[in-house]
Amino acid sequence: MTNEVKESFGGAPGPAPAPPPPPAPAALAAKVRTLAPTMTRSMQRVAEAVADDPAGCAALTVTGLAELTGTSEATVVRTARLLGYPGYRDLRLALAGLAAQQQSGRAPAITTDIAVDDPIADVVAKLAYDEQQTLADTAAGLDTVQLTAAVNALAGARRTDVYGVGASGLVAQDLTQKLLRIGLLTHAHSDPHLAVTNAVQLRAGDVAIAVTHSGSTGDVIEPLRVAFEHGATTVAVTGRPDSPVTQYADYVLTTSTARESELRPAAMSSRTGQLLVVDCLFVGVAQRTYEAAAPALAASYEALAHRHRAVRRAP
Amino acid sequence: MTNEVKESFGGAPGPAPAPPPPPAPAALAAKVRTLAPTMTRSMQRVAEAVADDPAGCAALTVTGLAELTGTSEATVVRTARLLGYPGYRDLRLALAGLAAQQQSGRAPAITTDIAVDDPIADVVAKLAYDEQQTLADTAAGLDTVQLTAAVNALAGARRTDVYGVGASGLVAQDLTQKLLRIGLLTHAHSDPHLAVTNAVQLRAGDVAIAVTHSGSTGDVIEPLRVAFEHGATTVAVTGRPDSPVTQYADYVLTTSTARESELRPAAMSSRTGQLLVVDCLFVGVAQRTYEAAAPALAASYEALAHRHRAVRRAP
DNA sequence: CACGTCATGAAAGATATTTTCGCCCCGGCC
DNA sequence: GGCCGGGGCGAAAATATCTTTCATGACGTG
Repeated sequence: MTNEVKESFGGAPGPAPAPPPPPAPAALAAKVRTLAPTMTRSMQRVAEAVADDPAGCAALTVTGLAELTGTSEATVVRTARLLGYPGYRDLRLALAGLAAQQQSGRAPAITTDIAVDDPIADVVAKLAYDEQQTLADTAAGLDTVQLTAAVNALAGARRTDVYGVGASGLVAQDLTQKLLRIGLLTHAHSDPHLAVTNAVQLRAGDVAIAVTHSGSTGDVIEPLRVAFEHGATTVAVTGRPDSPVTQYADYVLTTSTARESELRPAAMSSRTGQLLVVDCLFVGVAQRTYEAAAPALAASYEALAHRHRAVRRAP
Repeated sequence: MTNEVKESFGGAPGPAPAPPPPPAPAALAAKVRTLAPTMTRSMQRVAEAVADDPAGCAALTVTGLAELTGTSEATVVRTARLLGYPGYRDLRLALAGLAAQQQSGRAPAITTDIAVDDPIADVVAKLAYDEQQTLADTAAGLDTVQLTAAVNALAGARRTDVYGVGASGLVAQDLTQKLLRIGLLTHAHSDPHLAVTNAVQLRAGDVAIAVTHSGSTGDVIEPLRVAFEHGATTVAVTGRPDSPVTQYADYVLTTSTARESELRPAAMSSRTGQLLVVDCLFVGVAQRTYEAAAPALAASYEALAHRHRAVRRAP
């Protein structure tokens, strides 16, 4: 049951009643000022209260607002009508919307750096904003040709090695976990010695992936070089497309670098972009090998199910 | 982002009438996704309608929404309650606010699921959009009170253990790496046996953190329970605030759940939110312990520099 | 197959909003 | 100065809307 305006004018009961000026969405303050002269004293008090603190008034019932302004419910409703709404209920709704708008309007300066004395809410907002930015930048900057090539290499690889140390090591492991799930023979290496030892085994048709933000992490470059020289297809996931690691990479996938600062170390922002790239690789491979990947994914869900306790509903 | 309920009545200004968590302001879509699993079928229909068209639903009464979704008024109210509002009236208000926000904001930019035959460029765009969404939702839904409490506990902890297996294990390691960098005695456990063995050592003043998307991973719950019973301060980072793991958690940090699908496993979307939470914890602690953290961070940079200058070799 | 549990909607009960109605203040007119 | 018409205004009735209770039936379990 929709809220019908139930005022039929004595004159012609027109077929289409009238789509009268739809209630003001946000131009409320203006309307209040415009109509103020037309209003009676009590109504002005109500209008003022409403324009003054939309959020607060939105939380009040007719009775509440009437008390607050020292008037009666009837007056409040009359004011709402004058402002162009069918009744108080709708004014209240508009009020809530207005409040939400002006609240979202004043962003907590999330563009600035994180400071030592930032309240935790700002920290959350800034970090989230930053990582979102990193994602957008990385997505925009990804070379789909290189990405496609890398995916194809992975999809047809006999085995795949992924190198990464430190924070990038976790990204390497993430990729490895995912690829293993869809049946690709993959191994992540964070021990430089073992990495090199294993890289020697690689040959044409195999794939080696190096994950390094700086692109100059020796521990990661070295195994990639070995793999490269042994004929494997090599991929670099780095934030620096001009860095040493790209010398030995057939394909380079560039991640965006958000600004970093004292409280926001490199590991934090680079990781987000790297993970996006890794996800793209995974999905790309899953698409290419769908016949095999789909059942494999389903199977891995199945296998995990029994390690999860039944989720209870509210006690 | 805190939406204060401000009821000021001329009458008795109660001492502290409502300390419970204020209703969500704009984090509604997030909440719907987070809580969807807990909902019954009918409630899900209501929640879906609400998340789908906030503006439209805001214009409906309880009865109207009940009819639209083919359910009853009672169910609609129950859903509103579950979403954290005192009743339908307040949900409606929030809905109006949300509608106003997204109208003033950018386009909804809804994306479809990733398909097997999507070109790689679409995959990149969709993944990036999805992860951005997850970040926004998680940030909006994070309880800053719990977060602050968790940060304080960490900052003063004698030692900290972090539990996580599978993809969440990587998140646990990420947090551990970061906290170690600023001098906190932290250890990540992915081996359930060792985790429990170590949890026994914890006592009051220590902190244990469990990272699990489902919240029902026994291998992670068990060590947290042990830590909890030994008096340690326990924190759960989970996408399911009603799951078993929260039984043993002093503080619960909820991550948002983006929709998942065959080609987009849970591990992918949950990880993004978890990492944001982890980053927030890290920065929070770094702020609190700035005196000690700043030099520690600088020192770790210094230590790494050596490994970057190295390797330089012509092919 | 019997039983308990739980989701669900119908209807009763409680609130909030809208309408009605008449008081009362104000100013003009006799 | 007193009488009369016109509104502004609020109290309370009337209505719409929201909330709670309760009985029912579906579903899964033992």
